[in-house]
Amino acid sequence: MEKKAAKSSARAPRRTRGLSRELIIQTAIEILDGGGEKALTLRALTERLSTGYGAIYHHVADKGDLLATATDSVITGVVSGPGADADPRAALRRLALGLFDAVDAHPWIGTELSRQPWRPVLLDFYERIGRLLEALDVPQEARFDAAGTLVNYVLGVAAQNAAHARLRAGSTTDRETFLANAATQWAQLAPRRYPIVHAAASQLGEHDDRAQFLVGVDIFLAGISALHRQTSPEVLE
Amino acid sequence: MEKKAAKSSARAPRRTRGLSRELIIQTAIEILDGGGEKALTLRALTERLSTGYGAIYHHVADKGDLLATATDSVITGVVSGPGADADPRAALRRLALGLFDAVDAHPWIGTELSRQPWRPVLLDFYERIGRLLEALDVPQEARFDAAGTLVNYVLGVAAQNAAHARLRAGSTTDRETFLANAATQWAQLAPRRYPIVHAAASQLGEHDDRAQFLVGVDIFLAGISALHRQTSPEVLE
DNA sequence: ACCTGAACACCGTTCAAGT
DNA sequence: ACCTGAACACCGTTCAAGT
Repeated sequence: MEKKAAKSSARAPRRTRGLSRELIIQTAIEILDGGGEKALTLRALTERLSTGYGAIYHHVADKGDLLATATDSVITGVVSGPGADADPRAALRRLALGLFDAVDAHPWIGTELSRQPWRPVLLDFYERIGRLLEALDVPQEARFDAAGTLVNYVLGVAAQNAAHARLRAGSTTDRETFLANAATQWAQLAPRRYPIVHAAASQLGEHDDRAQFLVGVDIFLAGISALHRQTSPEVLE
Repeated sequence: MEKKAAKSSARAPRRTRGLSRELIIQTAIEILDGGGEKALTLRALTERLSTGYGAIYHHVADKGDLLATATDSVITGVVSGPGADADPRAALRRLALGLFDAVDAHPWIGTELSRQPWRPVLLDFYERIGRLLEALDVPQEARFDAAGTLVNYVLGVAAQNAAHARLRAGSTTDRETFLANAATQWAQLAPRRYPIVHAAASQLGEHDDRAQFLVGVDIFLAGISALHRQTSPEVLE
């Protein structure tokens, strides 16, 4: 209640009258990065831009539009990222990792991508994956399903990362103690009923989300090659 | 708006005074199944149960607790589903498919599972997957990552299904016309820029979510065998 | 054309008061 | 112990009124 009075005298908004859709979206991204999805309210946005609601709704349809466009803005940089690798496998890993890192830097896009998985930006993503699968000689009929599988996996990880970020933002505990808590909690599970999870608890300490994500990508890549190999009957063992 | 007046006279609530946590959660599930996540408001719940807010908050911590417990209630039936198959692969497919079908029947759990992927019910899920991977001779070190990969994939699909259901609930168009619209939209994309997606448009008509999901599971299973077969990882970067 | 901000129609949640 | 429902503190969104 008292925080807005202080800022109006402290640093006057230089922007004289130039409100634009681009400025609104960039400001929304700043708020989202700073305080998470919960922090982006129309009220916070009007204060930050020192304007009224109508001004925002004049450039943006509604909050959904705002969230979607902000996500597009972040993702675009990833999809149109570095050029083609020599090895399609390496390119696929790089592409997936680019999205992973983007979600890691802006966890809120994980939620948004899961909410609207048919956005045009993801079409670009599909397209690039499809081409790389083509380069890997995945037959045309299987390409669509294979690309979808990989996208679903990436989006699943993205949503989980967003959930973890949300959880960590809620409590004051940092990442290390959070993992430690989970580990002790898992270790306390009945070993008879949860032998696997119980055994995994010890690994949780040195757990690396990014590395695990890459392992998953490699599993799918290996599976896709196997799938493609099946078309011509060829026994391997 | 007019539907609540009819029912109060049609069938009087037999429950004289027996409000319980279980009844609240089951009623919440009914509302969620009937009208989606948007339909579950505390107000709707009090009306349906013909009670006050305090009564509900006496049995349930908050709305998050309600949503989480409702999801648990639905998932529990899936995880403790049919017994062990002879073939671990078949068992894994069955387990994954069980979750897929549960999300298909109750799309709102897809959102909730993505929001809270560390729920105890998912630990049971992890445990069963881990044991089946063990049966498939996946080495102990790789088991944790492999199980995580599969869960992430399944959750990714779950979130997407929930998103699609939400989209379909919003508009009046049914599934067929929705797919047809998407197909024509994809077909209109510039073939030069989107050759893969453009080509995939024709396949969209006969698209089967459930079948595609299973293809993904099979890709994963094939990848697991390949992973397990190669003891030394390949060099990259 | 672009902006302002009071007002509206909702939320989830609380809490003094009842039985 | 269990329930009631007015009231509170928020939301996103609208819209008559200003420039």
